[in-house]
Amino acid sequence: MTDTDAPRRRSDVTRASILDAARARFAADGYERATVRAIAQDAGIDPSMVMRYYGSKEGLFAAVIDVELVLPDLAAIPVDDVGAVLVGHFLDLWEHDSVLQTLLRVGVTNEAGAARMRDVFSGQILPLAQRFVGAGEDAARRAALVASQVLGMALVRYVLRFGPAADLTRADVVAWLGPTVQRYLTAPRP
Amino acid sequence: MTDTDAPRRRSDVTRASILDAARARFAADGYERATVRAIAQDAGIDPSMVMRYYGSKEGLFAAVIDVELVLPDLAAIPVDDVGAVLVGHFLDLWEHDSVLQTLLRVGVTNEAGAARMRDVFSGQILPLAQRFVGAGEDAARRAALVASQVLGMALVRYVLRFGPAADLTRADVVAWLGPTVQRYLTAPRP
DNA sequence: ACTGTATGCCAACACACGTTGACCTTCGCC
DNA sequence: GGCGAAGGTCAACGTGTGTTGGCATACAGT
Repeated sequence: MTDTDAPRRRSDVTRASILDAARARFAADGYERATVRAIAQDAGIDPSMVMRYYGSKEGLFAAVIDVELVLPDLAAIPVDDVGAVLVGHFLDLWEHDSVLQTLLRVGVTNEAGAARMRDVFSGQILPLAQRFVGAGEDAARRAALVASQVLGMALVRYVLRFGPAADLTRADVVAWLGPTVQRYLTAPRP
Repeated sequence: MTDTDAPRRRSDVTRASILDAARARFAADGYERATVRAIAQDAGIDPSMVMRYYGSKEGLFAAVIDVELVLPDLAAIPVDDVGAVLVGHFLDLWEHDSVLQTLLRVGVTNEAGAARMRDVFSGQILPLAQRFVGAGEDAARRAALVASQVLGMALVRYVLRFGPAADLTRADVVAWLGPTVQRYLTAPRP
């Protein structure tokens, strides 16, 4: 969605290196502390190039978070495994793609980031919840509960870096959080 | 720990109003966006007073987060109710005290905030987990799991403001999260 | 080969920030 | 009642920020 396959313009490699550097900086430092100058230096070009290609710092940030996050078709998964599989998929996402780290770090102080985060979870988790309880308030509640546990683990593990949370193996996380997510999605309303 | 009971100096009221304004700004905007100038304006004084009384912006922030967060004696609670009671206590804390919001907003991009957050949870949740499984790695893991769920709910409910999470009643949150926390603390290792 | 356009760098702007020091004003005390 | 200190204001400094316009260079089309 962000780029085409074959570079048509000579500058596409520069555009991409800016975007890469921006991804890393926003993910590591958040919106305010990630400066245009630092991003430009990482990309090996002049700060003014950032403005030329992305208009403004805000425009650059918009480009960074404008990516599709697609969870593999969860519709095909056995009902009893949904919790564990979902947790596993999100672990993959956090570890192999910086966009969620970016959204978490930025969304906490930046409304645009928060809004995008809401969109991502509405698009990914809500439909899943609706599979079990149908559309409606109850599905939204369950999706929010799942989001709270998944994002909370990401927070303590990848952002705040609580030692014990960071030390958990992937299997540990799935074994502990899987049942929680499973319950939020499928248990009868308390 | 932060202040005495009776104001001895004439300036104590000013000191306090600066601290109040700082609490609100840091909690709402995070460290970078909360400017000394804005805090001073909220407190109705000159920015230089902030420097006189707290030395620097960093010193002011240190004063803001230097508060004791005491959970009522959880040792006296029936073992089966620990999850629900703990969730309830944390809800109270989040809603009647801004320091946790501050720590969450700041800890995401500021190492001092993250460190303080780790300390708070080590001091509050770790001892609780040790009640059930004794000191050791397993207790730390369980405390981290509890932290992930409690902080995750705070994140989506008070910071990112996901609609469905913010709309949950207090009873809903306790009913859903209570069993999760209970399980993280007391269930046998998976 | 010439020309126009895309690509890039450089220097500078305007602004907001944290911080400082000089200057008033008000209070408490001998 | 004068005097020293505490409380408070004001204007300014230095720095880093996002952003802009002008200028050099490399490329592509004819």
